[in-house]
Amino acid sequence: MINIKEDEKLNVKNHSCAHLMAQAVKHLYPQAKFWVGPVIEEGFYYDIDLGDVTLTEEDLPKIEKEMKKLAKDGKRIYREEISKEEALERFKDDPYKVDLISRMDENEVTISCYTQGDFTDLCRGPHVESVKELKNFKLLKVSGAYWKGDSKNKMLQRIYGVCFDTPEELEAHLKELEEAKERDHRKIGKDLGIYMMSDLVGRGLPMYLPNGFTMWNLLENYIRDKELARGYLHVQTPPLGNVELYKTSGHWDHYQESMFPKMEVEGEEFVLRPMNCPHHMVIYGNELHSYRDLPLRIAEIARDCRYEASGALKGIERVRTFCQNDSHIFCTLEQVEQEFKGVVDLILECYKELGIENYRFELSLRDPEDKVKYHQDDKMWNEAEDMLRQVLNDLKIDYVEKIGEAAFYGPKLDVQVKPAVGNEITLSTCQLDFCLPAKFDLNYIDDKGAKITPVVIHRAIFGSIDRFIAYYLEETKGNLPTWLAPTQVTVIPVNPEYHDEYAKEVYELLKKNGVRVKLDNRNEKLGYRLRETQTSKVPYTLILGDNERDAKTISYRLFGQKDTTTVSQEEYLKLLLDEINNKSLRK
RNA sequence: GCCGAAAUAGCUCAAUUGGUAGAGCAACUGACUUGUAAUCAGUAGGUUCCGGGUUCAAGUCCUGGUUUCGGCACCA
Repeated sequence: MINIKEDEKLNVKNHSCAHLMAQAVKHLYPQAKFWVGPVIEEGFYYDIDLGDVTLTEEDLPKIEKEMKKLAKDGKRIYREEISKEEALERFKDDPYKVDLISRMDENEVTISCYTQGDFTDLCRGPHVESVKELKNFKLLKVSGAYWKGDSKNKMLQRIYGVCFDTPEELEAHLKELEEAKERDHRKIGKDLGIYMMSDLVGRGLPMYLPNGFTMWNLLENYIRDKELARGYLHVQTPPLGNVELYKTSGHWDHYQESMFPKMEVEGEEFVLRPMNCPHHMVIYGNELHSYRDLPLRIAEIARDCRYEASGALKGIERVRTFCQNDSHIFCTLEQVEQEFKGVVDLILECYKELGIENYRFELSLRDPEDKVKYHQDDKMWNEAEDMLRQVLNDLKIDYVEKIGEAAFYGPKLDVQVKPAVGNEITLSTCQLDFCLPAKFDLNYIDDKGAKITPVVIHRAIFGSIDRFIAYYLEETKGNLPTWLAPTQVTVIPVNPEYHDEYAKEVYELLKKNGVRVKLDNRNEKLGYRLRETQTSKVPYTLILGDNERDAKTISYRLFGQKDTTTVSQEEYLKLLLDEINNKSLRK
């Protein structure tokens, strides 16, 4: 999908379109006050205060109609540069614009405004020359949005839209949006029987069905084997813990709001585990460690519970119970760089093997101004952040820096991906921690006999298995690689009456070789059974009739292809097992 | 949590200004005996999300709640 913000020409056009929309809104709702209307990746929006009026999507065509009328009228767009004083005077009726202007420094920015017909808006520009250039637009959705993005502030109304050069491009874009809905994991998850939700069980609490749990186990085994190969040690810890555990770690102070409320039993207070770090800290502290033990990589695939805000829940991407592919690496300060590199390397290895290509790295740093969240000393932060930059540069990895996004205990590297619909999500993460081990009084004995506090790296390759499944379903459009497909092969005898025996022979052969195979010998027409195996996206369909039975061969058809290939049983088995081993994505 | 919208058979969706809740697919039964994406016929399937109200009459209107969807905020 095209990134409108990064396309210079479309950027200007969309921003101009936001002004056109504002003008139309002002005509229809004279009481409207305007905040800002920036261009985003998917188009533009404008945040508006309409007083008592609340817009719904049914109002959008009305606004579009007014926009079309204004565009047809074809007013030129004029730029004016004005003083701060004059700006304040001109926009004195709009408190939001006054707020913007009063925070501008005249010596640093040129204050400008743009006028088209009867409408003037404060703006740095640039804009198209005339509103008549704005023809191929569509208003897409309306929603609430907090003023200045702060939930303590008033909620304004945000209208989203998009604008293109030609009707064809607009049409193509709208079609893409429709298609994105088709590969939403919530739809595919339902169609393929991956998971279900139930109001009776509770919102945000997914239950994995046989097909989904097949995938789940394979992914879990996959990542566990990768970890074992790199010297991780797996543990298992309980799904809840004493509140003291989280007070010790500091999580109680920082994240209490998104933890399920504590429960009291016999005078003790417990909380459902929102993360595994504190348990792993305690495991490390179970025995005395020598510097020779380090790095110590403790890993666990563990289900955690967080009280996510109801509005944040989304399929199995954002849930209230999720299974982290978690690990904590305890190491010396000198080993941090190497270990961090190792984690990034593991991420890249898995992504390459699983065919994941559309991702980007984000380096989350502290906001030095925020002394509440980041209270450790400056030196620690600066060194840690510089080290991470250094590693990323060494590995020649492109990344963007995010100020103020770091966890309270240290900077982190996240891998961001774009789901079919909605905002970017974090798939993998690697976080430095110079804080937690000291809180648990952890240490190791160095080569001179001194007690030293180790450094911890928190990391998750699959983030959560839940979220990974969501993402992978969308990436593959449910057309899973053979190694992950819940059913890998469907065997169809052309006529069950005559070919059932041979079909069973082939079925047993595959079964014996560990293939997840189904036999469809129902009394239905071949076309009917073929359609069903195709719509359920089974990678291989074997069609066995007179020819195959007599020659002891197999005719197979790959998902999504029309042609059939006939080979011997041995050849097919080899081909299939090779593909399963390779984990390759089917194209 | 906040702003808005939606909820009808297992699934996808109909139902005029308030006036007898329907269709396709799936399921079940039977017939058909099948060569590359839907064979035919029949049967069954509903507290129209839950509660309260208006009305002679509510899937439809009002009201409280639940869940889902689109955003915002949040995301260790």
